[in-house]
Amino acid sequence: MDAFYASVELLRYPELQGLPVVVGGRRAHAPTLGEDGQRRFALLGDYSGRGVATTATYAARALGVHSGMGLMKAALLAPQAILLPADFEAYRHYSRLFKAAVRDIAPHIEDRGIDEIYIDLSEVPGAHDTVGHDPLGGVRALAREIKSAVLRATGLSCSIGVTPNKLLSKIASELDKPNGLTVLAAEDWRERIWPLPLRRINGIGPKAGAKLQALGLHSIADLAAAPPLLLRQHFGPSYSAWLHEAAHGRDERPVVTHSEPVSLSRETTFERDLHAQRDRPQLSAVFTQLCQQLEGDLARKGYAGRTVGIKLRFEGFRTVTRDLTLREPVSSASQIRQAAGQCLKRVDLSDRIRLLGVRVSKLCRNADGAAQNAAVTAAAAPKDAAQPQSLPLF
DNA sequence: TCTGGGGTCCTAGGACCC
DNA sequence: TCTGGGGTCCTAGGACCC
Repeated sequence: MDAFYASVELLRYPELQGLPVVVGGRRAHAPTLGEDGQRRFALLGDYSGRGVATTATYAARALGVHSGMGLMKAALLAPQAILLPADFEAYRHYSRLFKAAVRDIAPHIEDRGIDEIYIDLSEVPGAHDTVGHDPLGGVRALAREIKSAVLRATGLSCSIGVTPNKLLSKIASELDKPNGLTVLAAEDWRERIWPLPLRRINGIGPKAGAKLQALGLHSIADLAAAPPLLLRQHFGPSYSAWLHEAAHGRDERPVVTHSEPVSLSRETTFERDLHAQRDRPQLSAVFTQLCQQLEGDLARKGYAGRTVGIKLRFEGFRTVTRDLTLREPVSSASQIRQAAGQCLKRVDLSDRIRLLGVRVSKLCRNADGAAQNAAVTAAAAPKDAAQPQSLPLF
């Protein structure tokens, strides 16, 4: 989907069409209705805090604002841009709508988060048709049909890349954004893909990108021509082999239509760094709240988990995790809080804390977990009673 | 101007077992 | 008395993605 969160906001506030709009930050700057009945929007230039831009409209991108950028930095680049808080409820709604619209045409789809999917067109009727002299006319027509179905269902545009595999399709989908359609045949993808910077490959991030750059490799063509031995010397055996395959456009991964979650987590960044002792009441309250949110998430999705973990980010961005695997899966806030409290004891809390998170993993469906949980709760009860003395910090 | 929140996967060391 | 080989599970950290 094109600039998904921002585009959903434009459906709600059509008067912002064409303006630089940034989505991010917290609730506080939601638009208000003035006495004249006119909506009042917050300006990016007035923002202060630790938020990042989750999405920017193309007008805002033209000013240099990109997703992931700190809002304080974005405010310097585009002070007059409109700032809207993220409304995930709304985005999930439109996500369901667009996926349902695609599924009606091509049922074989893989979820890649809220605004992205892979579609296997190979078994969709008409996919292999030749139209006129275009051997890819069939898939081209299908892609157009999908785009218009998505537009009808949501009022939103998307960009599609059609190629022989997921790796190439992901790159191709971004070649003609927004509202793009790029179809690449097996014979001629190199022409379009090889000149691109190697960071466009999904799986080459900031670290690997910088390392490859330092080796004098900039484009995907450079990477394709790099001696495998050179790659092996700087990356692990499996990553270097993958780099080589990716640069040659080879990718055998299937479109996976169903997957079970591996972990569920909740975390929060504080507006100011907190100290374990001085800010103990606040930390303790947030800690409990995260566990309660997790309990809700687990219950809604029907899971329990055997491993409970915490994440702390300190001033200076140093991040630490601890986890604890239990004999039986847990799902209640009090059980999670108890185990997470054990993890917390293993962390040196002298530095100030920027972020606190709680995670549950080694998930199992709750159907059989539910009965066990009753027993675990009963067994854990005496320990809970002893908790106040054994929890020295928060 | 410091850098959100929710995820997945990989690596590597150590414990423990046969 | 200086030390095999294979397997699984747990833990911590890090890269990467949306």
